[in-house]
Amino acid sequence: MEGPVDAEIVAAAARRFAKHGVNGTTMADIAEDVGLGVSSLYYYFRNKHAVLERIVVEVNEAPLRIITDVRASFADPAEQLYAFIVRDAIALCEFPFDINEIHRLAGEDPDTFDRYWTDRRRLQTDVQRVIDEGVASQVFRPVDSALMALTVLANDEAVQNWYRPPAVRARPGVNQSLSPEAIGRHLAELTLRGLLRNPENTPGGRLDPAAPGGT
Amino acid sequence: MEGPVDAEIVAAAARRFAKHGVNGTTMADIAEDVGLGVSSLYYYFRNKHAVLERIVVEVNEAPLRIITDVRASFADPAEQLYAFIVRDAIALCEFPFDINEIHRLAGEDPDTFDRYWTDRRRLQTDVQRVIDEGVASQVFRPVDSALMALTVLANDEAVQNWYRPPAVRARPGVNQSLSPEAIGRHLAELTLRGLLRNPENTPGGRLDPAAPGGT
DNA sequence: ATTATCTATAGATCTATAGATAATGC
DNA sequence: ATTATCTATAGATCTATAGATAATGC
Repeated sequence: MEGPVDAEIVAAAARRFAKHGVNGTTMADIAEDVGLGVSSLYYYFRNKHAVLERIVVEVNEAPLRIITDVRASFADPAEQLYAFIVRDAIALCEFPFDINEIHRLAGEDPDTFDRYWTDRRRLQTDVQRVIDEGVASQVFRPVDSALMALTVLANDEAVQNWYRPPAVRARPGVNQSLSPEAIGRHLAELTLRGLLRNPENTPGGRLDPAAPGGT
Repeated sequence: MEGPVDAEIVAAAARRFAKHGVNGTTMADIAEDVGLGVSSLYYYFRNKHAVLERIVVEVNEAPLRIITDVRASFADPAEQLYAFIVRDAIALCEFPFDINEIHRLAGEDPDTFDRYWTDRRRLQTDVQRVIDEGVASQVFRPVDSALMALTVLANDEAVQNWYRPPAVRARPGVNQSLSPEAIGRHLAELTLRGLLRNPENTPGGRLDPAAPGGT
């Protein structure tokens, strides 16, 4: 039931929502971006909220895929966490929408966004499990793993606050020259050093066992 | 020129803006909260944007006060940074508004929010200076101090994303029992351990040299 | 007299629908 | 015949103003 026009509408809406917020975006704005009349949007979506719902459902997909992938790819919890942080930060930098507004909207209306919170909880417990394993194997120092998981996720999302897609990035005080990967590695190194019993063991390189160093 | 009613309006608007976004808040919402008719608000503020401007100006005040204070209170960059992170995170938890939306709005309209960006740059360079001093004195490992300063500020702000004021906090997946101070100390310890040459030297306690352990 | 509030409303804007029209595929 | 788009517009909502009215302090 998902055609190419659906996807275009969702993409345009996501960009607009990120830039001007959901309530700051009109159906006319979205229609203009896709090159349709306003009423044509209602052929694909029942209303504006339905567009938002489709976006929200997709938000957790990337991080969930990443955590599953790194847990399968690496044996060492430190390498798992390092790769997760870098790749999650990169994914968030490239997100077309503002994840904090999504949080807020999903929090306003937990029933409609039920699926969002289910996914979110799974993401959190998956990250927590990595940390628990690291603590159990004495690789990480003892920490509150639930709090630590929240912190990891929140810090990844924080990167998005000052690294924005090009259109918005031309903003005072934002360093334009940094790549998402450089930022992600910086954050991952800081976190791992903060967590490891022996910070010298901070993993350096691989994000993916097959294709190292990859974007 | 600032009376008590002004302040009430700003406070009500800030709470509403945080919960529903600026565009999701009407003058009628604000008026109801302060117990006035809608048109009375226009006696105090030219328009809705003027209310927002007053809020935005105040956003950087708390962090700037904190960074200035900790730099005056401690000699050791590690202690300065530790105290800053904890106190900044606490301050942000208690912020009535969503700092990320403020960022977005200030980025949309850099001319009107000129003052915001000036303050923001000063905050960033102040934090950066603390890190530079730590690196110079070999207490911290060598890092990109500009990137590190951005990371510290962003991570403090990230705490706000999942720790929200009570009304909004009743949200799935959010641990209600954590105090802002506990969260701040967790984040500060993680950051300092990640940054120190010798993580064993992570400062533990004092947020303020006069009144230790303070909120 | 001045300060603060109210009622009433104009004007703008936005969502969503009804119903006509054009394009597409059989 | 079906799928996709358009025009036109009703109805809701929101900002901001005009101008009346009430409260306050001299």
